Amino acid sequence: MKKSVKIQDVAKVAGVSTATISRALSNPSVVSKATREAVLEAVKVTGYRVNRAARNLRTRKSNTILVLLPDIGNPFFSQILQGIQTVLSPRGFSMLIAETGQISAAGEHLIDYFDDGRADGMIVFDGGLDRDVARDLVEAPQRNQVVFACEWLNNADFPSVRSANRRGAVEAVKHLIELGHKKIAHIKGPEGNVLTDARFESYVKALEENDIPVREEWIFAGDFDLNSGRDVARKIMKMNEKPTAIFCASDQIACALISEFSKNNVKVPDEMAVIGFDDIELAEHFVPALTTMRQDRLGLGRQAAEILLSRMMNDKAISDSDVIVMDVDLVVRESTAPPKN
Amino acid sequence: MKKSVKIQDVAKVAGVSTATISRALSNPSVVSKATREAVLEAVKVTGYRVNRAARNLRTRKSNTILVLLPDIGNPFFSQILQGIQTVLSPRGFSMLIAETGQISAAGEHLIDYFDDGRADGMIVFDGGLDRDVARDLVEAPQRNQVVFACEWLNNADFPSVRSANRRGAVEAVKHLIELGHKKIAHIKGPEGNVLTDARFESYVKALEENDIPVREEWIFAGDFDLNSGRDVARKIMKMNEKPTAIFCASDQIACALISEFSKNNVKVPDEMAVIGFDDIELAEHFVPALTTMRQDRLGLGRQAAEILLSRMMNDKAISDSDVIVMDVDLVVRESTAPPKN
DNA sequence: CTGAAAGCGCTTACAG
DNA sequence: CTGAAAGCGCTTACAG
Repeated sequence: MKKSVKIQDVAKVAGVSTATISRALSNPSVVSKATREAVLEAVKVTGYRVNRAARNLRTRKSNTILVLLPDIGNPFFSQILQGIQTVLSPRGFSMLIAETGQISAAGEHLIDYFDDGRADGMIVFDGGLDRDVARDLVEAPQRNQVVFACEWLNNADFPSVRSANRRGAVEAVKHLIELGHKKIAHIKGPEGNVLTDARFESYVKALEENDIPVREEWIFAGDFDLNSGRDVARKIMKMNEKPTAIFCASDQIACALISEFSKNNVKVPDEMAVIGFDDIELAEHFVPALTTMRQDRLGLGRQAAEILLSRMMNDKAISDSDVIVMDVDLVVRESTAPPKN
Repeated sequence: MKKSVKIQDVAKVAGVSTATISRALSNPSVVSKATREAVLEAVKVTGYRVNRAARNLRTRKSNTILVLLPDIGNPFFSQILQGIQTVLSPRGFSMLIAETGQISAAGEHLIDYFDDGRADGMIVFDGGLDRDVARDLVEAPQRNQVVFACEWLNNADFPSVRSANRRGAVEAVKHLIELGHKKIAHIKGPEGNVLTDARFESYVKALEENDIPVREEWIFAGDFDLNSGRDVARKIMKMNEKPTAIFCASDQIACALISEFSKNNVKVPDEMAVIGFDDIELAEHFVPALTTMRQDRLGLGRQAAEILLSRMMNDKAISDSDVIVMDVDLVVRESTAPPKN
């Protein structure tokens, strides 16, 4: 077993200096063809691999991107991560994953990842970031190496990639209106979340634009998770005057809502039309198949990584912060239908 | 803005040597109380953070664990990752995520992560690892820093954490038998997968133990994904002699299967009982709620991380490789019932 | 309990 | 196009 080959060993085999080995590996065009080939051969023979810690120390780079998630356990992020990895991996960057809660639990701050050289850049999926965790990030010299995705920070203009939440929510509600619904409820996402607000406000807007009064009792506090769907279903079933359609802030809410309705023999879509948001993998296979607004999660991850990398390369100025809004598509399936008077 | 504080700066402020700073930080008990406090104060004042690359280079450790997934986009892994992170984070380890396909696409090998110092240990979730990607891993000096999880390698006894796939599959089939079913089909996972084999063999075993003949035509090739469920549903509906119950190798298969049945008015569970495997989040909220074998994904991730870390600390011998089998629970919900007539 | 000094394995001006 | 040499920022025997 070869024991930790170092650049010295390769230099000896190739008969050149370590400087040349280094150049041949990281900037091949700068050495002669003959040398390059000799070096590559020596690398192969010895099984040499550049020691990352040494390189990182010397270059002051980590070639690592931190991906900060509000909740690693949420399957919503799986495809997003894949999109990110798709971009990062071929460019030689590694993906480090962390959870907001764990950073604050450890008494750390996001900026520490820059300060101690663990990451060169970060993609943040948490717009509800603890003030303390985000401390100093806005004024930091590395603020150009930060991109928000899905969610965003309200009082700081970091570049960000997000879905067309407002247009999507308006379209979702309009879809219900066009089917003939006038009694349309909304189940919100978690309190204080930027997506919750964007989608809720758009729900209100869509109703108002169509001269449909907004009724407080049909606006339900929620969460993006499954449980809130079930809970709201129970509340609705107890109401005297029920809505005929429901716009849910997420597919998970919608699925759990429908599930509870089904258990209690409330027919979806006939007695109650339901539309979600996200188009999670299972939406298509749910019973009934879920009508929803599709978010391109793979593309979102890819875009976020792309924009981060390009910012890191170009070292763009702070001012021109990009906001990329990803298209969103209405996918009509089985969970929506006209109201049955 | 403080520009990259280094240990020298802290030493100056605290009025001690850099050696003492280093000790006070990584081995506090070895310095006097007074010094320790002075150092901590100086650290706070300066905002010092240990440069990871320098520390890693010096200690020849990365404090990073590679998590290798066959497919990052598969939501099945979300909670597992969370379980891993739960253990890693408080112990100061970072989690690096990679995908098997991307490693081989880059012409890399797993062992490279050790050789170039990117990782101190790894948790591998892919038992179908490319021979080339896994090359040299079995004989490597670092083989003690490798743990397999969920899946495992057949010809190498790495420590591994897995669910009780065989017992679980037997129980799942027995559940159907106890309900009175005799015509029981099986939809397999992907060809060549160790879980596929374990669950399939147990299906056969359970049938044989109960003197129920195994019928080739009711054994379907599949995949753990949604599509195979839909495809098999179509095949079954065309059969003259249909099974009355189906054991699916995954919940995703089961959901898509039921979905397709529902669309075609085949009633689950009355005309067709369906049991899955995994207990994904949505199983409970599916319509009908899915009967399944629950895998403790959070616990699995936690265990894998735990056992890896303890091996790394104790530097256990190669021979005593652990296999931890995690309990699995039958969760009876709405998708299974006795056969009608 | 503490300090001076070596060295981890690279990369990169600098000089030729 | 190539080499000699400095230095990235730590940690850790060694000595006291």
